[in-house]
Amino acid sequence: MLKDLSPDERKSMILQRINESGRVLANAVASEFGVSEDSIRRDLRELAEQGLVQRFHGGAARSRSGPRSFQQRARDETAGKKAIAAAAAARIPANTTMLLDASTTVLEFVRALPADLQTCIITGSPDIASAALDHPCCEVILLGGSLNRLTRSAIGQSTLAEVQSMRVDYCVLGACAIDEELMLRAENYDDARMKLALGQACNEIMLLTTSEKLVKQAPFAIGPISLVSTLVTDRTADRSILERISGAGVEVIVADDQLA
Amino acid sequence: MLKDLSPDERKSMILQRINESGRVLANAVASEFGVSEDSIRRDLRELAEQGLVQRFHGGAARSRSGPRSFQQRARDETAGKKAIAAAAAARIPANTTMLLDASTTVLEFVRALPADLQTCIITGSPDIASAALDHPCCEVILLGGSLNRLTRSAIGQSTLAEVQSMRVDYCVLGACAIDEELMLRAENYDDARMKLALGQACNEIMLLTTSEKLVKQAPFAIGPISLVSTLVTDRTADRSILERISGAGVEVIVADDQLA
DNA sequence: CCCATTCATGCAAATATGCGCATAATATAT
DNA sequence: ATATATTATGCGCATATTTGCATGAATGGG
Repeated sequence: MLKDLSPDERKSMILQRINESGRVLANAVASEFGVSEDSIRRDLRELAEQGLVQRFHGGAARSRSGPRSFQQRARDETAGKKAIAAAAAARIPANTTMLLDASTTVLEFVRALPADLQTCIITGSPDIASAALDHPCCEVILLGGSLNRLTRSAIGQSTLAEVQSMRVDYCVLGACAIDEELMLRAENYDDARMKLALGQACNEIMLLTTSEKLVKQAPFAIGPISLVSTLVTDRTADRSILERISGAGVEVIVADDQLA
Repeated sequence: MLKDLSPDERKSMILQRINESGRVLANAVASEFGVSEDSIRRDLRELAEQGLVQRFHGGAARSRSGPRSFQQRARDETAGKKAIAAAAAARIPANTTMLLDASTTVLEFVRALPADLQTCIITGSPDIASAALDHPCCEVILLGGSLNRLTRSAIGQSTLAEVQSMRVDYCVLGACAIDEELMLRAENYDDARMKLALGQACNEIMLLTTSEKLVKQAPFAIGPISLVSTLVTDRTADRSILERISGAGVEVIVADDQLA
């Protein structure tokens, strides 16, 4: 029997055990650490709230395939994202060519495109390309290059050059932060460069962003919000910031997640 | 008999079985998991309520509703594919650069790569690229170009040119038919061109193919089987054809799906 | 048309869980 | 160092979940 560990140490040991052997039983762990099952249950509850394990009656198991795959994470918090995606998808006319940024909101956007809409999608994200291929009428063009693990998309120098040689109708950006001075920002240098290149290669930029990104700082500037033609966000967004953005000449669309 | 699984684990295992083999019988599953048929029926009822399976008298089958996405289809009939994939993955040394063809067997191959294996994967398939990104130590390079709906990968002229400028260690091909004269063949002209280019860009070709493809006709020739260094297939393959292939100087590996 | 399975529902037993609360342990402030 | 605030723990009890069995209805084959 192991003894006198701090709650956090105990929790991380439990997590380690779950990740190693796949699953643990609450009563076994309780007797092993010399604490009551209640404490173990509390630990498991907290681990489950952080999405690190999956509870079941009697214990807990490794949450689906350790660190959840992107496809699974992409299904998180879809209420707001789906509403934004649906509102944006409804505004795309037929026979449009679009450059798509890599983000989970844009992924939802592709899934929300009407099945009979004829479009051409250009993207450096394999996840988005795969989703686009599931649509019957999409032509899909993949941007090549080395994939970045954070954005899960091609954002290197060669990809950038490829994008810079293009000129298309629409560009759909996601995952941008907007700071106090209404400047678009990104978490990653290459990502910022790529988003800027995507924006410059098109006539109209549509920006999809959940409200939590609306006033947020991020290291790398992309450009002023006025680059964007249309901003689509959800209804929990702060009214005053939306008015300032609207004042900068941006069409602002608030998606209603009730209708989703 | 599998033992003492939590209800949720049991349900997801049942769902997996249904998706892989198409259908299950309630009584068989019950005895396999060591629980009463009532519990299995309850599981099937819940899976059916979520639309994940379709029940029939005595068991349940894969739900045919809606067009299943590629990711889902890729999980069909995985018994043989998983075995082939595992056998092939075990033969890849560390720090290898590989060109990967687009096929569901190759997708399983990527999933079967050991988590700690350092590799560089080059592919024109977004599905395979996405799976490779879920591995911690893979560098992934995407081949750009227009995507073909049948192969779900980039196989156009520009992609071809890009591949022809490469020279790497391994190339992993899938979904080739082999005809009576031991000629590799493909269903699609561009696909055949691409497979040939992939093969010419590497030092060793590994071909993964389920036994049903072993003596089969297809319109477009790729080249003689002797191009291939290693063929991995499953144990239902016909012995005589394997001996002929082996006689052509190809290392033949028969994966045992029992061990999978 | 009959019969053997299979299915849904209700029920009871075993077990697991959540919550409140008192107490113990730890951290923080004075 | 002492007092106080914060947190962690264990126990009891009401509740929830899971499971297997019994009963009657439904299904499908011969």
